[in-house]
Formats: sequence, structure tokens, C-alpha cells
Amino acid sequence: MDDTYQPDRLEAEAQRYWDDNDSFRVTEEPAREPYYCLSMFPYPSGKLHMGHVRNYTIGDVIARYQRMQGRHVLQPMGWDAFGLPAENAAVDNGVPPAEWTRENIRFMRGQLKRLGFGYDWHREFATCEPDYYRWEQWFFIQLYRQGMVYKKTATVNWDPVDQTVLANEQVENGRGWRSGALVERRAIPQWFLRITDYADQLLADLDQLEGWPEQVRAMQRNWIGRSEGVSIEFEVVGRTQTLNAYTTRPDTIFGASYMGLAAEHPLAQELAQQDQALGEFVAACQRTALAEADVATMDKRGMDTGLRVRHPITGAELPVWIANFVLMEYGTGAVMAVPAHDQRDWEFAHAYSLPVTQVIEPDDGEGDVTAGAIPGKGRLINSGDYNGLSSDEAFDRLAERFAAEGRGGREVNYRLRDWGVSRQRYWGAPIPMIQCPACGDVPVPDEDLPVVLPEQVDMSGTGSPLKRMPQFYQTSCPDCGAQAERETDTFDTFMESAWYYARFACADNDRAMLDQRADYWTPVHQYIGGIEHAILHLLYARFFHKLMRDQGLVQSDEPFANLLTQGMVLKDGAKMSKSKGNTVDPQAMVDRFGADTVRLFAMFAAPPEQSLEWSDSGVEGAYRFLRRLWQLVRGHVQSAPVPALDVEALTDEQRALRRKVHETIAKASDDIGRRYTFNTAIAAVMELCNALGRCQDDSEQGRAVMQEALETVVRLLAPIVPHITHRLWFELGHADAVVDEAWPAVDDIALVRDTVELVVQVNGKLRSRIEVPTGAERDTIEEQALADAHVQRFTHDKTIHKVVVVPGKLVNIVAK
RNA sequence: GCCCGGGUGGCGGAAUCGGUAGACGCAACAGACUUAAAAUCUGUCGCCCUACGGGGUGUGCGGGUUCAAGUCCCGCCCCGGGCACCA
Repeated sequence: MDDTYQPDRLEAEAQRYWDDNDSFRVTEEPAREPYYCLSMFPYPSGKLHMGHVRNYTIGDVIARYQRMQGRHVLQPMGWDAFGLPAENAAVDNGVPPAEWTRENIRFMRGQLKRLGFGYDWHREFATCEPDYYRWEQWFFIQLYRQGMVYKKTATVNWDPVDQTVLANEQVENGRGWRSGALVERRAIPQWFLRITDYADQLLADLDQLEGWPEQVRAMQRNWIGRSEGVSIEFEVVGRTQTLNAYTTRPDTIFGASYMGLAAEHPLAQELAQQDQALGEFVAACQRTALAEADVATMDKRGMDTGLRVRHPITGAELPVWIANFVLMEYGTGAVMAVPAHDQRDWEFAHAYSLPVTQVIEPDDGEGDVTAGAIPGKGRLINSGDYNGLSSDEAFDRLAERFAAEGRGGREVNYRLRDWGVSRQRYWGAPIPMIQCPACGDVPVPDEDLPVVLPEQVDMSGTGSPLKRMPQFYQTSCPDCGAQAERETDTFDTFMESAWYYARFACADNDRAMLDQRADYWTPVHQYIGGIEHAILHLLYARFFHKLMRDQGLVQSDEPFANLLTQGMVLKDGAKMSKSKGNTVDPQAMVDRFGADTVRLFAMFAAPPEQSLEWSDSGVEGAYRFLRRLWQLVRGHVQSAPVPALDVEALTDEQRALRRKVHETIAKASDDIGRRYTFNTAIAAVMELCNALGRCQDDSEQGRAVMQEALETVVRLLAPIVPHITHRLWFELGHADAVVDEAWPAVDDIALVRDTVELVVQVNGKLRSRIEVPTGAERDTIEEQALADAHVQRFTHDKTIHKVVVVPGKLVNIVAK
């Protein structure tokens, strides 16, 4: 055995062993219990960052642990290869996106291998390859034929100088990031998936996802935003048309003092044509950025249209205002504004001196409508025939009334909007549609798939180069044969990541999107990724899984049974970023200390769900621990031969050490297998190693206990630091590799204790400790605690009121 | 603004179901080894007081429940994530 720990040599050897033995290649074995462990695949941005290292280490630890538990583990890896950065790189450096992406993949694959992750590389794919996206195109067409896809105009950020569509990320303070021009909103036709048709299922099935953090389920619930309300038609005075408003609070209808319209509302658009001032205001609203956060924080502004609607009960005339905080995407784009009971309406009413009438007496104490809105439910006042009813009673009565009158009724509404999948970008999967002047939108016939994205492109112009490539877009109509044009938009990249987990099960199938192997492996048993994907990616993947189920491609309802969301990696308290200059390159760390040290630190520094503060000296500490472990094993294997363990023949000290070994197995198994708190599992193993290092027992049984202890330590650490343990396992005298070993088992007999220490408190303050026999009676414990000299000091001049005994833990004496 | 998290020593964190606050590691300090340094090993390490036995105090802030609160409840403050075209 080498005198010193030499990670570079040893890690290369271990990796060669796994390669030569195809250790992580799996095929479907119906008799075995499958376990699919998946970490969110990376965007190939150039090189791995610490967030990747952390994510993939967590996944690898779980995969290797489950393998040691006897499960048949699949852990694949691939590339989320379409996206904006490739286009930016092309503009900045003149490298074509395809070439840039493939080079990044090649480099990052090497980095993943160097970190020793146990992936089945035979299943690898990149989403930018036609083999992959052809099935996405095929599936989109299936959905189109079923009516799950439709086209409508929707707004995008438009940069008037660069003549291009911008992502929200590319808009900074309302200006285009390259040109600095004020961004405009522009409405263009785009493709949508009817995710709202699945809103109820997506909401209801969250209850099945017991293996998901409650936090994420709550975020999805809020995102879907199911609400039960009432739609009400308002007559427009002097016009034949009506305005439909949706409200969750019909009980406040007597407090309605105006109606708010979104700038995009058809009536607002119509009025803007006729009135110059209104036109300018609507245009100004439409110039501002799209992001919800911007809409929510901007000043509430509006303009009176001069139109009036009739209050459906009182008949009073209410002014119609165009308001910048009313969203066309939610409800009907028209709101019945009740300033006394809605904060936004209240602010707006105050800004424009509109009336505020309180119509609810809140249940929980008093409110003051001069200070702010009173949003709670209560009893109706100032509400005519409805006075005295509770909010809930009034809701029902009014809903029935409007339904009976044929001008509204109960309605369930969702905050969730349909999924716009069109992107006016080059580096994405082409949307497989053809527009024919005669036939309209026609899907590309299955036999013509895939629609291949041309890779030789000129990225120097503005906008997508596809729009400048007649050889791409000129085609003939599949239906009538006339000259027609292909869609030049590409798919949202969330499309690729919405189904990749299933494709890993059968990535080699060139005849179908999925086959029965997808049902063998999915639902994914453990999915691991960043909390930043808690809503969009995970919701889209859940939606896709249900779509695929309804196409008969999979059987289950949900794609991911268990979810672990990892926190961010920070340096000096801030997210690592190039602009802050606080990045740490994992490669430099691996070069210097080896993969095991980096993996160990990443798992030790914080539990996975919390953010992780990077610390260079902490990494050195991890390295020191591995060196000490190496020397601990070396000292042991170089001593005399190890006899068989005879548990009957152990001294008290040997029994105590062996008990610690088995307590550590119990703790580490629970921490890794149930709690996913790898940091505390590592701490427990470190504690055990500290105890082993102090042990000077070179008797026969002393060495036997040490052998058992070291074999335990090596196996407990094997998922986390697989390279050093690979080697140490052989050094401890084994012929087979530790990667194929079973997780150590707890010997319950080793855990037995004769006595247990109890803490003694007086009035809740720690005053003493007593040693009692393990199964001692309550009375005995109480007697011993009261007799304790330290306790007496605090009780002798007081009366004992009560003695609380918590078995195995403490005694609390209440004295006054 | 809305939704979801978090706040514990000099630092990262531990305390799992309301029961010993500070495990484990880092940094720092002291000692051993060394010609010296590095490495390694040993010890100390929340704050205040101390006769060195111990005592007081302490988990963002202010209240409350309880024999007992970092943990539960109410009200604040600060930091982070998401907000539909970054992935």
C-alpha cells in the first residue's frame, strides 16, 4: 500500500475499472427492482460550474447508495442542448451554434467522467440532434391533430433597433441589452399547448406527490391558481355590446365603483383607434415590459374612456377605465373594481378620486376604508336586499341570480395560462408546420420528419437566420401541393426538457418516441435539481407526462415520484457569477485535490436543500480527512494479521467501540437513505474515525474490531468518495470491488447499553447528569435525581411541585 | 407587489416528534516535533463574571403558549429563489 494518499493516480485507476467492467451499464431486468435516479441534465454552456458538481454529486451518492441496497439502478446523463447562449456565443465569437454546442458537450462530458459519476453513458443524447427532436415534432403533430395545439396572437418583446424579439432576460430596465433601445410589445401569431385543459389534473395529482417537498407543491398550486368565482355581464350604456367580468367576490358587487379594462382588451383597442389621448395611453401601456414582476410594482395608472356600464343590480352607471394593472391574460381582461375591498382597486380609486363604498362588515374586528382596503369576508352592508347575509351566502345567492337572469353564473378560473411554445429564434427545434395560402396551417407529414434545423448558417444579421433562408422555408403544401412556407419559429426549449427523462429509457429506438422500457423505468424514483425549476420545468414535464399517457405512450400519471431540490452554491454570501468575479472553477479544484475531495466537500458543507457556501479552506479540510483515512487504513493493514471477530470475547472498551461502529451505520443509513442529510452522515463517520484514531488496542480482538470498523467506514463512504474507497476496499483484503458490495447492516446486539445518562434540570435549567440502568423505573430515576448533590443545591430551600421524567432523555424538577 | 424559503459562535453548519444549544468541519490561539518552515499530532475555543467548584446570559427583533421553545402561535425586520421568452 502506498505511503501517502495519491488521488490523481488512484482516481484514474478506479475510473478505468468502472469503464472496463461497464459497471454502470444497465438493461431492463423484469425480475429486479428498478431504481431510476435522475439529475436534471445540463445546458452545455462551456464548462461545469459548482452548481452542476453539487447537483450531480447528490444524484451519484443516491444512485450508488441505492445500488448498495440491492436495487437495479439507472443513472443516465445527456444534454439540454438548445438555447439562447449558443446564439449569443455565435454573435460574439462567430462560431456556429451547433459547433459551439458540440464542443462544449465534448469538454463537459470529460469533466463529468473525471468526477467519477456512475452514469450509463450508452444512453447519452443531446436534444439538438434530429434523432431526439424528431419525436418532439412527431408528438406535437399528434397533439395538433387532437386539438391540443392552437395558434393565436400573443405579445413579445420587440427591439425596434435590432429588429428582433428579445427574451425577458435580454430586457434591462425596459431597454434592449445590446441596442439600448426602448423595448416595445408586439403581437404576433404563435403556437400554444392547451395546458389549461389539464389544470385540474395537474392540481389534483399534486396530492399524490408525497415524495415532493411541500414547498414545491405549494408553489405549483399557487401557480395553477384555481379560483371559484362568478362571471357577470355588464351592459355598456348606449351600445349593444356587453362587458364580461370575472370576480371571486360577487358579495362586494354593491361596492363596485368603476370597471377596469386591460389595454389589450378588444374594446380598449377599439376606443384607442377613435380617441387620440386614449390611443396614446394604450400605446404607452403596451410599450412597457411584459414581466409580471414589473406589472405588479409599477404605479397604478389609468384613463377614463368616457364609456359607462350599468350596474347589474342597482342600475347605476359606472365609468369604464383603462387600467395598466389589469391583465388580459387572466380572466376576461375586465374587472369589476371594488376599492373598499381590494387593495389595487383602492390605490387606483385614491389616485383618481373614485368613490369608495364599504359593503362588507368584516368578521375579524374593524377595518378602516380610509386607510386601505378591507379584503376579508364578513356580513353585507349597504347592499340592498342582501344586507345581513354572510359573504358566502351572498356569493351563492348572487351566482344563482345571475345564472337565472342569463347574464353570468359560477365559473372556475385558473391563473395558469396556456403554454406558448413558439420562439422567434434559430437554435431550437423547428416547429413542424407549413403555412399554405389555400389550406392554412398544415402539419408536416410523418414521413417527412424530422424537419432538420440547418446548421450552416450566417449569424451575423439580426433575428433568426431561418427567416433569411428560402432553401429552408420554401416548400410545397402537403395537402394541395401549392407553393407554401414552413414555420421558421422554433420550439421553447422547455419542450425538450419536458420528456427527456422518458427518452433515456429507450434512447436507441429510431422507430418510436418511447417503448415499453419507458414504463419499466419511469416514474423516475428520484429526481434531483435546482429549486429554480420548481415551477416551470417541473410543471411542463408533469403536463407532458399526462399528454404521453393519454397517447398510450406511458401508463403512470406522474413523471417524478420523489424530488430533491438543491440550493444554490454561493461564494462570499452571493451567487457565483462572472460579473461578480466570485466563481470557483471545479476543474481547478479537481486538478489540485482530486474528485473525491471536491465531492466530499460539496456533500459535507451543507444539507442539499440549503444554499452552500464555498470555502477553499473547507476543501482543504476535506482533503485532510481523506489523507487521515488513508493513514488509518494503512496503519491497520500493516500491523499483524487480523483474527476472526469473537463478540463474546470483547473487553468493555472493545464493546464500546464496536457499539459506536454500529450506531454510526444506523445514523448514516437514516441520514442518507431517508433524510438525505449527507452532511450529518459524513460528520458521524468522521466522529467514528476520530475514535478509531485514538484507539491504541493492538490485541487480537482489538484488531478484529478495527477491521470491522474500517470495512464499515469504507462502505459508508463509498457512495460519496467512490475512488479512495475503491482502493481501500482492496487494501482491506477483498477481491471484489466495493461498487458491487452491499451496504453494511446494523448488529442490534452491538447497540445494547447497560446504563444511560440522563440530564437533570431544575426549573428547566441544566443542573446535573445522572447515570441510570437502561430499563430503570420512573420512581427510581426520580429518587436518584432528587438525591443528587448538585440538584440539592437548587432545591433544598424550595418545595417540589412536580417532577417530569422523559425516559432516556432527562428529568425536570419543578420547585418553588 | 405576489408566491415560496431562510436568519443559530469569527465562518460553514448540528440539534430528526417541544426535552442537554453549538455535533462535525474551518479559522484562530497555545503546546509538541523540527536547525527552521511546511506537514503532522495534542489542547483551548459563544459572550460576561469566577474563588476555576461554578454562576449568569445567549439561536434576527417584540410578545405569547408550556414543567421545558432554536423548534409551536401572533406581530415585525433583514436576506435569497420564482413570477410564464435564461435554463
